[in-house]
Amino acid sequence: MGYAGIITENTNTNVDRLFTYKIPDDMKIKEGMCVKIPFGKGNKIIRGYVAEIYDTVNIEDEKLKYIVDTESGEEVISQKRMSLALWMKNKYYCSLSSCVQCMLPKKVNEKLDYRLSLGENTGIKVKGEKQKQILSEMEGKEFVLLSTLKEKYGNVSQTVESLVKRGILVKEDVRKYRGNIKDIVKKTPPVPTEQQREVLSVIEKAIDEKDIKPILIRGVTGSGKTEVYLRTIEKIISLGKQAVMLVPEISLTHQTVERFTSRFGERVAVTHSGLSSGERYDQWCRAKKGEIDVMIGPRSALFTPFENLGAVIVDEEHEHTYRSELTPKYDAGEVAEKLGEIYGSITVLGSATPSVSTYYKALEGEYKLTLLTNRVNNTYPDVEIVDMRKELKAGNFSVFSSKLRNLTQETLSKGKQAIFFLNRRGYSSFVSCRSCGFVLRCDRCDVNYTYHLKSGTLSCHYCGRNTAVPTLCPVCGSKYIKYFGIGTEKLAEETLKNFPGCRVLRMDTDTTSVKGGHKKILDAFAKKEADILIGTQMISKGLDFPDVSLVGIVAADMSLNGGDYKASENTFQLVNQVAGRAGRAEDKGNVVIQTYSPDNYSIACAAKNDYTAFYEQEILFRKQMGYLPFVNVFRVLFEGKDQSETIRQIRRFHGILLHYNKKGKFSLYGPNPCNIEKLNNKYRWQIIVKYSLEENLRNYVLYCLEKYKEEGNTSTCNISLYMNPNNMI
DNA sequence: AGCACGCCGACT
DNA sequence: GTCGGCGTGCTC
Repeated sequence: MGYAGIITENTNTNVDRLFTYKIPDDMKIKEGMCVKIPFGKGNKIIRGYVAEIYDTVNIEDEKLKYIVDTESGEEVISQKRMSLALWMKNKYYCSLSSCVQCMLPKKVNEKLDYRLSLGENTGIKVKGEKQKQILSEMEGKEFVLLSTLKEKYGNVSQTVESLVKRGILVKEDVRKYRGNIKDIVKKTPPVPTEQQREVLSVIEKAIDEKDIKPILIRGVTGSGKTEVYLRTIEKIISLGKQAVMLVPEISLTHQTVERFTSRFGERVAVTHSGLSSGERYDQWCRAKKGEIDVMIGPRSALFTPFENLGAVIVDEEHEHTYRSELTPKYDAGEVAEKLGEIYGSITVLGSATPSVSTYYKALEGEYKLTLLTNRVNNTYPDVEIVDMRKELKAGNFSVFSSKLRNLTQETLSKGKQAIFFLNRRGYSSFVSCRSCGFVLRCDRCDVNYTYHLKSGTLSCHYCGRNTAVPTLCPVCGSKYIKYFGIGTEKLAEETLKNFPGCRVLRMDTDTTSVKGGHKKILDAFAKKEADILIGTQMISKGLDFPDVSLVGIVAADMSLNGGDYKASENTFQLVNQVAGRAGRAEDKGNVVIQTYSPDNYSIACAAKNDYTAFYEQEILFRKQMGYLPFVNVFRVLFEGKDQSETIRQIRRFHGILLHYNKKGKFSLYGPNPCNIEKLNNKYRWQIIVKYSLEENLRNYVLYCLEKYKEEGNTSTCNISLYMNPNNMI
């Protein structure tokens, strides 16, 4: 008799361990198989995944139950992927079940649907009343779903079939329609430039020598990173291996996909959030069967079941979307590196503006650094920084500087287009003096104060300090202390007011929440149905409009004052990217950066397109202030319905943290209320723990958390953990 | 998370 | 006497 160690599906973290089951003699069980098992007192049949198989176990036999059935004869998750799941559980302190689940496509229990459109024989007369009804439904529509007809008229399958038979209607499988890549046009690849060849030789050498040290390509926009990726993948395929190409969802445009399909044809598959679970499942199966060699997609594409993985490429490496905010809270770059260890695959990271931590690793020799410094078509727009303090002094209280106003008018009169970028991230604004530009900040943390709505005070969420909003500027004594906060909506209004008759499109979360809203706005702008596009981050990357000759960054400081240690990095990356939207064709283009802090290095360096200068400044700041890559920040968040109980619980946990930190090795901050103390009727308090080594920091906090759970009632609070969080909302 | 066990107050 | 309240504790 054999035994199996099984991961139970959809169970609580309290039961997040392997459970041993007996394998019936007539059942063939392999590691990685999905099985059905009786669980708990009620012997409820749940799904489980076989992680280990043993010959003997030292548990009393009467305690053990039998596996009742197998889900399919085959393993759904390979041993290598299973080991990845175990690693993820430890690294991202989440349940095994959730790790396994993110590697498997969602169950496909959706019904097949068909899209019906008019066929060639539309002219033919019909007899029956039902058929007439159906045809009248088709009027003026490109297609109608069979399911919609069924909802309206009951089961009309027979009627539809007869119409299809006579060529009046055409029936198409919806899944096939949406999943397929159409019109594959093979193109001759361009000859690589000298620099591209150099980078490629580094990558090829790594592949040949099975050197899995990640390779960072720092390549300015338009320097031809994609061509390097394509040739890397070509090499991988020629070795009989597969590759994963990660892109931020937002840059997953038709053009990107086309470049890959034109090179690799049907051996490429694409995943993105627009696919149905059925389509996802199909692609997962295709990869498992070995029908494809390349998967392009957002971070989840990492879990494509390629068993001969040769490379993972992470484009726009610095993008925050590579970090999952849902359980498991994995980092795609880290997982790619781990896959390299497991499969011997190489990891290639690419960005024009690498994250400071990544670049640090590259300089320290932990990653290999390669550079692409020349643009393929040598243009960079004219960038000008406008000091908005001077505009104020000159009596201009508008959101538009005279420079931006003039250039906009010029652009409009030439029939060209403009983009206005206004970043409004986060919930709370920052507070600054409109006369001298001074931003109120906490001197203990060197982090900007954020305005706390509830108490009406300025608060630093790193150390918890609270102060009143001063009535006069502490630097220049002016009374022009204002909450800085103009959103895209107001900007659109102002634009219409200032440039009468111009056509404005606004693109932000509010205007794109409708399905396909994204594409609609961009298509309209591409068709020149509008003169000015106003938007948030979502217009900062990937867009390529030849007629855009002006980019206005309305308030470059906005992300600078978000109360986040990554503020400078984010600002640099954003400004640099947005500037790259101008002058993509022959026209050189203009960029106007409006700011209250023109001397800030992240803005100045972005304007000059100087990454190195920015990095050198930023790394000093990080070292001085104790942030990544030198110090890791662990956030422990307590959420509870009752305020005093939440505070009581987090204080109890804080006591345990103190107890096991006798030598003061770990720096503790808090407990403090979060930036938004009450959210969804829950009170939120947090403790920040800092330490240089990530693993020790995690072990310390998790150990204390275990002790906390052992010692008392914990059910009143929900606890969340974040290693180096992207935000502290 | 479920689900059962278990030990106290209100009802037939 | 018994029905059911939800506190506690376990799940191979």
